[in-house]
Amino acid sequence: MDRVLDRELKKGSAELLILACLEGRARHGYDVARRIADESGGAIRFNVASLYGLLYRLEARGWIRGRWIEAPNERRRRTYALTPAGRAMLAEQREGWKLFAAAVSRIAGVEHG
Amino acid sequence: MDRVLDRELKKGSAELLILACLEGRARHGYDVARRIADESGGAIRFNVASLYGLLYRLEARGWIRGRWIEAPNERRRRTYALTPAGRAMLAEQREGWKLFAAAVSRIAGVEHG
DNA sequence: TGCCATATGTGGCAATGGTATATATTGCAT
DNA sequence: ATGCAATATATACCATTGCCACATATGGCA
Repeated sequence: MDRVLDRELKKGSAELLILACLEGRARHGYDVARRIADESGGAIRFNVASLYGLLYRLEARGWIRGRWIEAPNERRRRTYALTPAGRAMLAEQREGWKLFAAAVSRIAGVEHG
Repeated sequence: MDRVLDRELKKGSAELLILACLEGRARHGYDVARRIADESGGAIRFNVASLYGLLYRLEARGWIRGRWIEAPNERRRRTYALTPAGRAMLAEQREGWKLFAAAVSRIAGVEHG
């Protein structure tokens, strides 16, 4: 998953992955990056720098909302939570992904996928 | 499948779709575009102009080879066939797609996918 | 003390597929 | 016959995407 081509596969699915990551509860950027890498077994790994850019984009679109968490003796963090619009978008993107993945798998002749 | 976001999903999978389309036999650009749209039930649709660009790219990389077909009383066409390198790349991209699709579906919480 | 993982941020970049536009031919309907 | 849609290829420019290099700062551990 580290070839040039695979990099392109990520385009468009990054938002879905992040939104899905935030579905359960709010998380900060670094955590999202780590979770995506972990949950995918290392198959999908975003550059942290890319991650922040993505988060800003999602926030600008009103799908997530950031909040600074500053506790004493703790590193400052900005956690992001899904907004209602973000939840709707997540559902929409899930549906889109399902259709898309099924179509690609079918044409590519990949079983189940 | 006509939202802005879905457009981005296509990036990276276009090559796999085209290579898979040419696996059975050589086809010309317009035909490839039509087949992808048809086989996906209209879910995935490439702009013909994009398709030609993609074909040139694949040819430049040595994965497909174009050949002008000029028969009397027929429109001139350029058909593309997989090269051995293209066949190898198709196999590689299939594998990459399988891993990627499984990972995304898992994180996104989409069943089977 | 030094180093690494954590945590966020910015600026510039390469690659992708889209869009607009152009040209030409075939076939079909009016 | 005429006009229009579908077929078929081609090119130039464009918006968007995630990557990369780099910068800053803190917490934990040896």
